[in-house]
Amino acid sequence: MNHDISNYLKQLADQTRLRCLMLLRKEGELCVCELTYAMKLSQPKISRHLANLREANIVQGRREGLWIYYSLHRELPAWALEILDCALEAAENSKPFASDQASLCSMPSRPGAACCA
Amino acid sequence: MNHDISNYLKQLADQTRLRCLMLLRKEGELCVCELTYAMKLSQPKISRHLANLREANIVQGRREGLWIYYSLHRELPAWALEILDCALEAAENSKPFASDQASLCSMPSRPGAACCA
DNA sequence: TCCATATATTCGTTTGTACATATATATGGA
DNA sequence: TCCATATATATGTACAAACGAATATATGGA
Repeated sequence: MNHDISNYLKQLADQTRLRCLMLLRKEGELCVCELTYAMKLSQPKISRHLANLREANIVQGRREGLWIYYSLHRELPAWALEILDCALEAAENSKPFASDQASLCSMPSRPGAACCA
Repeated sequence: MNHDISNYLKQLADQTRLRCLMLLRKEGELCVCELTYAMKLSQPKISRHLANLREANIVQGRREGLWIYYSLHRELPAWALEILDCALEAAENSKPFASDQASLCSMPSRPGAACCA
């Protein structure tokens, strides 16, 4: 499942995609509307970046009714997860990332009904 | 020393810069001519990318006579080194990176007279 | 002072990619 | 069948960044 480091880093280099991936790493599974709400960005913008991540096999989607739940790809190699964890360590409490998490937690009637930690 | 994850990943997203950084991580210190020789790229191209890395405080240079020796910046945070190590784990034995290392080892009369492991 | 070597920078061009807006598709319920 | 909601894609534009080629700067030695 061709995961090469250069393409992976190119995907992470876009901040919108990095924010998505960091949220997914923490939350496990999120649908597009949750990501949109958390990051306060337009739905097409999120959707397009998710398409990039999907084509790169970094993320996978599963449909459930109207919603499509995204999560990190199950075959992501260990080094890819480690890099994400480094990113979390580096930025979890900083500008856009911390508030994404906070926004998500304050979202009313989330489809998966998951509760933040 | 403002090292933020987004800028860092943007720098790593360029393959030429990633190759430089992986070589520096393994070798400690290298001058521009060694990097140029190892990667078989033009000197201005390498120099330009090193300038980017310098401005991002990812790399530092030290002059010694005609040569400028580059190394990873001494204040690079731990997570930044970890990401580089993940990259090495992911790609050390793959296409461009493995041959960079091999080329470097076969370079005649290297200025620092360092010997490969 | 002149030359050779090592490294850095400038310039004009091109390519890649992110963007906003608009529109299309899919699902489930009335 | 029609509608509302969730998600995806198409289109045209704009901006950032990489590039090759040429040139500039710095250092040390003759």
